[in-house]
Amino acid sequence: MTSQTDAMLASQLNHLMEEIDPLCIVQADKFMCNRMQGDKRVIILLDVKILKKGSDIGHKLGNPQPLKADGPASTEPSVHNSSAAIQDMNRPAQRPPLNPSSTFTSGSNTPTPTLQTSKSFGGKGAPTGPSTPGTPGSNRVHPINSLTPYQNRWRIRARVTQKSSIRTWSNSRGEGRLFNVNFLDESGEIRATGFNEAVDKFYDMLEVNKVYYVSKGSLKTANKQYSNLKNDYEMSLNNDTIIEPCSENVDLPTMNFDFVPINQMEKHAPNSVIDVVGVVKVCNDVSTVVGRQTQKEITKRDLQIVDQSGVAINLTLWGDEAVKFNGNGHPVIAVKGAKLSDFGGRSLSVLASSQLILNPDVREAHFLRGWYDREGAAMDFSSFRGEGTSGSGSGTNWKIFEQAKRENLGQGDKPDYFTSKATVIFMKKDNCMYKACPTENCNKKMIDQGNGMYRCEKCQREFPNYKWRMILSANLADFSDNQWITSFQESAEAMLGIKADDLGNLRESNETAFDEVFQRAVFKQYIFRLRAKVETYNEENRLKTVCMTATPINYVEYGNHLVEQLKSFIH
DNA sequence: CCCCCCCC
Repeated sequence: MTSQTDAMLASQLNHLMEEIDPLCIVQADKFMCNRMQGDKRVIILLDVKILKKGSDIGHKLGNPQPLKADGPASTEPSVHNSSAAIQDMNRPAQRPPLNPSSTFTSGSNTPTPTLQTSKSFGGKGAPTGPSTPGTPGSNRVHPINSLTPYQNRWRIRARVTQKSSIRTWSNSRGEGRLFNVNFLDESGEIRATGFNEAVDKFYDMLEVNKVYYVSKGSLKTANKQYSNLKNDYEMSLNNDTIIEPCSENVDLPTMNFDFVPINQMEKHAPNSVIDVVGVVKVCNDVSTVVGRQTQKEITKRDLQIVDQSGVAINLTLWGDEAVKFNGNGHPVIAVKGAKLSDFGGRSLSVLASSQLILNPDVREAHFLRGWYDREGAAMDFSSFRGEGTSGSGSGTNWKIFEQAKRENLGQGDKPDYFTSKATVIFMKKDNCMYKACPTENCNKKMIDQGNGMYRCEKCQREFPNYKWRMILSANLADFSDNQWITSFQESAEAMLGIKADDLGNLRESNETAFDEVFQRAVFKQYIFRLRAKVETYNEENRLKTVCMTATPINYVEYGNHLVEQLKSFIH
């Protein structure tokens, strides 16, 4: 007789979703069986081998009946291993060496540590951990990567690798306090958040690098936007949660990185969170900027970091971390949870939630140290947007105009930058230039005093001379749509093929020649770097698209971009 | 239940 029951893939097996088709035959090498309400059982598959595709089988095997609860069903979920795995676990007390290649994964090609070889996770017949009060009937330790929202009878033993400060929030849904910690064991990691009372209960108790037993947290789907921890779930620490320090000496990893090589940064979406390790090639002095929203002054420090991929990327440190940072001697820097942005092609920013470690004791860092001292220091590095090629590098945020509109670029708080290949179809030559204050960096339009003098209200001065500045409205078109843009000095000069001063002189002296400049400039194609942002004029919101640069098309580069796009369609 | 992390 054949039976049937429900099973779920553990989230770390999500990649199998496409391979497992209806009617396919699998071998469950490791699984947990949970009893849900009533007698319903759900198997969570932790390790599965696909033996035969369903498409090759084409029919059900036998006449399966729903599995009935038989015998004294355990209310405890437990991890089951295939016989092979159990034999493995019963070998004389052994523990896998925590070799760097399994503890510190680099990219996705390195195998992650598996559970079978670790005695920490008691399967059937495996040694169990010490009994812990507060977890009635269970002294089992569950691997973090087996946690799901679908069953809450678990207990993990994990190291705190990171703890945030206590933050407060206040919004329309309420206010409160919270903190975050990251837990790590051999199987994986999970982010946990303690709200309000949990802050009082657990904040002081949880210390970075110490090991704890945790049970009865609630699990929910993680928002990947804010963390790159390898877990589809996050934990909330609540009133029922039990956390106890683990007094035994356990050999849990202390760090877990998933480093993205610098030349791979453009494969990751802007605003995602990633781990990076590199050598500090350039350590700039601290500087201050004024926050656009807060109008407050913020201290920052820009680093340029490099790795053996031959690419350099900017990494920005903020506040105290920026002030205290010492970049002497080109240290290796590792950041867990840095924010990737598309500024300058790609750049990185250290967040409050990031973990920043100088000269970490991990394989990649030792490798980088040796590499840099041997050859890296003398190498030339490319950056995401090389000098002079403004906007056509591989990290560019390419959009067609239809797409820029469809994606509502510029509607957010921050401007959106994008790059398009387009044709100039119209330029407004009226009011395209003005007489500006000659003071350096003051481009204020001056008032003609009618007596040969011009007045700048900003500088509160009169001048006999002026400089020509351009503010050019143009309509661009690509195959999908058209777009009005505003182009200032340099980009307008590039589009018109003439310096503003020369054009201004033409306007005053030779109107025909002036008109011809515009006639010649129309229907030319460029790579445009554009900045879209909603701005408010007279209480009216208008989307303004400013042209940052207009660059003649480098057809080799543009062709490569198209090839890359085509490749992405094939996937 | 947060999720702001700043500037070019």
